Amino acid sequence: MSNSFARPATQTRSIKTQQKLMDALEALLREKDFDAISVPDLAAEAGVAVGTVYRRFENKEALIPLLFELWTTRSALQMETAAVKAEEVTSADLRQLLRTQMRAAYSFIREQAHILRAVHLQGRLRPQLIGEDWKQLWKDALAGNRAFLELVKDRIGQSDLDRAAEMMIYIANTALVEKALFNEDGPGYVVSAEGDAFADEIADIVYGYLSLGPA
Amino acid sequence: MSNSFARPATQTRSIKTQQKLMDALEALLREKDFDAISVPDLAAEAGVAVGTVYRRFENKEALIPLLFELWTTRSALQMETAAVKAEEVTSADLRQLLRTQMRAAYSFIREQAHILRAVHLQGRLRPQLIGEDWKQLWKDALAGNRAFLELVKDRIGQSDLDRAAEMMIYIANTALVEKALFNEDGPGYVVSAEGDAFADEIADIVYGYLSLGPA
Amino acid sequence: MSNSFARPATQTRSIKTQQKLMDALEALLREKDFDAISVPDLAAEAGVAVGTVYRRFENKEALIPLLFELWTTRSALQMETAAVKAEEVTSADLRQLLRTQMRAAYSFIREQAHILRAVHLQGRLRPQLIGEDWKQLWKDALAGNRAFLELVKDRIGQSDLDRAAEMMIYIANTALVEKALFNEDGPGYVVSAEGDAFADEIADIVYGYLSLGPA
Amino acid sequence: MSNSFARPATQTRSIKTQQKLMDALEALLREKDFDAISVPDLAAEAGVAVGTVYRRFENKEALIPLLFELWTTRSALQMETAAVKAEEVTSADLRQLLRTQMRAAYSFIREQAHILRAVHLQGRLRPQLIGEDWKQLWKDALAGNRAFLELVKDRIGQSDLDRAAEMMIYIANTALVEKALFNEDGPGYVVSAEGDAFADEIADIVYGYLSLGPA
DNA sequence: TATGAATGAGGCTTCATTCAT
DNA sequence: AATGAATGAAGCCTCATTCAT
Repeated sequence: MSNSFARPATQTRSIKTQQKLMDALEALLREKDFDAISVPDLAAEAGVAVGTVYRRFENKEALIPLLFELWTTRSALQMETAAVKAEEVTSADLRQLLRTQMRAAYSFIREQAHILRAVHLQGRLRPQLIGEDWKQLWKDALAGNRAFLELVKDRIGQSDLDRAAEMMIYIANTALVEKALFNEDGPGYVVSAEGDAFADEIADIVYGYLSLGPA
Repeated sequence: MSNSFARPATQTRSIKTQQKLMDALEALLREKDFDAISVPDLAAEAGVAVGTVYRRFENKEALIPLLFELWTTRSALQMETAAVKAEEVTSADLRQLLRTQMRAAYSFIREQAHILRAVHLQGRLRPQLIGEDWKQLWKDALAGNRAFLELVKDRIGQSDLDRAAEMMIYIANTALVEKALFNEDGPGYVVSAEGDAFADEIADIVYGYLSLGPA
Repeated sequence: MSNSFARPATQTRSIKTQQKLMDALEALLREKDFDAISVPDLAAEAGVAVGTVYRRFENKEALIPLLFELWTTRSALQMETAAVKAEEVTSADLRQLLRTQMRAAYSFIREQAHILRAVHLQGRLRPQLIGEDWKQLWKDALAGNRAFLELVKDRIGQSDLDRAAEMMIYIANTALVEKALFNEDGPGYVVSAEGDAFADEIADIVYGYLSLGPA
Repeated sequence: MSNSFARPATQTRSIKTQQKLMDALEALLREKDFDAISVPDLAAEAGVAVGTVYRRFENKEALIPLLFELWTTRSALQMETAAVKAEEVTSADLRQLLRTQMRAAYSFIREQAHILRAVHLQGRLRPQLIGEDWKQLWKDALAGNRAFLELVKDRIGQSDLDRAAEMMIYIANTALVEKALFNEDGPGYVVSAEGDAFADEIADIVYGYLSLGPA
């Protein structure tokens, strides 16, 4: 379990309190950065006392693994929901299929941006806190993608499907996340396309990559 | 000028002090996050008193624009150095050319990772502090890339060169930066390729994208 | 309420702490100026931690309205205590009555000099902090004095009783306060009379003023 | 000499610098409190370097005796200017004469309020710094007033002229100064009369006091 | 002599965490 | 178990004063 710093919540009341705290945290993350949220802030938002937070969590950092868990759970659900069935893959146009997938992924990421932003930043700032759950998530994503590539291998140029699966998730994720999280006004890599058009561009990039033959 | 919060340093001694402080900051950024560096930390590393920091900089935040400037300057220099001459473009193999470029870019980013990490994080956390210099950097990069595409337009599938130039910088940057800054142990999008091999993969992705014809 | 900057103290313990802090402040004000009292000073005197001060008071300035309140409360109590009954006024010698009153007032002011000194100085230095309570105090004092003049109007020369009431409080207060607060060693308007003799002099001045006919 | 902390300024240039600093101080005192004026502030206003201030004055406190001196000098000049000649006293109406005097005094105090405010506050806060010059000023004032009373002794009720002289200066000064320095918006003893009308009221009070016979 | 950069003690304040109620 | 008052280390910053140039 990644939430090794959360105290066991056995009683019904404890579980409710823990839920209230996570809900409060999520609400506050829509407004400000994790580090800018103080424990009193959190307690107030959740409607409990400061001491109660420490009865549930060893310290403030212990919330981070739970955020990761939240993200992991929602991602897994999303992956499941968005998975295409084998028969659809066979019949569909590959480029179009990728676009549909990418739109869904982008939409999901934008909805969960507040969580992902925290996970992103804190994952970088406090790598020791994040547990290993995300590795499983990554493996699942990779496996799903690998299976997908298997279904379309005759229609693509890449021959090393493992490497291609890895690369295409990497490229799509970094591109989508950057845009969804930060590309509104901050500095960085400006791109004019927005929304579905942006997702389509990324899909095309993946499509171009898959189409590529050996060097 | 982006360093509007730095106090003017006219005397030789001031300039030396300011340099000592920036050097100290850069050294500390190799170890820890900007927010984890206290003003006493910085003063100690630079070998000056706390008050001296405040004689040079209005407050701690005033260092951030200078970090941006540092990054901007170094980037501009790198772009100039790495620019390919027109005659080389004409004669070279496009895919190979992209690989060479991407390797240079990746190498540069890895060397400057400590600065870029701070610029990245603080740019997101305090967008109001970063000035507009990066926009010029972006425009220059875009213009250079656009000129490059013009030279090779007969060899690629994309017809909207403006959009393609924008997209290829975006994708290459997000991919390279993510790997260079965070992909060592943190969570995220693992990719097995390392070093030049990784840069080559990204170059291929760009190549694939450029090769692509209309949907 | 003027203590709008004091945090609400609901629990018994909070109230005790707040009382300890106010007592400590009052004790320290007997030794030094408000601005010379640091928050650590105050905390040490009260026997609490620095952070505790900030749990009770928004910041150091928030103590000033409470000082005003203290002064206001004590003044009101004193005014009530010292008020002369109508029948006493009628029968008494006016000049003697004024002396008795002035002695009581001077004695009170000397006892509360440490508070009044802070209120005086800070009221000048930070007028925005003092609330409006003192206006009520002033109105009450004026009304009481006006009523007193009404009772003795046949025995005095002044005909505009409103103006006379205002003026006599003003003159008595500035004179008594100056002497009580500062006239021990500082520069200023030396006066040889001390204690009751001084109060009697001021009473005589008021008496002389009241006796005066039109110019 | 009261300015025992000021370094001797023998050279012409030094004297000019000292004058520039005093002028700058006076200018700044029109805007803010002495304690709110920093040495860099002062140096900037005077157009000299910080170090130069310390070449002229041992420390910041050393300015205070000079402020006293300024006040003393100007007061003495004012007293001289405003002194009434013996023949005028004899012929004039006493009440009217007092009014004229009080108007002049009040007007002077209001013009010099910025200096007097500093002298007042700092005299209270740092009594050890103020030297003894003011005592001479006081003696002169007292002597002048005593001489005046001598001239009108047949027209007043008071028999102890020494005491009366002392008291009338005290009462007039505290009343006028309080109004001139602080009575605009701060807390305190509100009085509706303004300007000359206020000065006249104070003159009347003094007149009433002088008219008074023994208790 | 003048300059202004450098110093560092000390002030105010925050907030993660502890603990008495 | 819940509460919220109390704690105190640690951060940011100011400014009177010193001292190298």
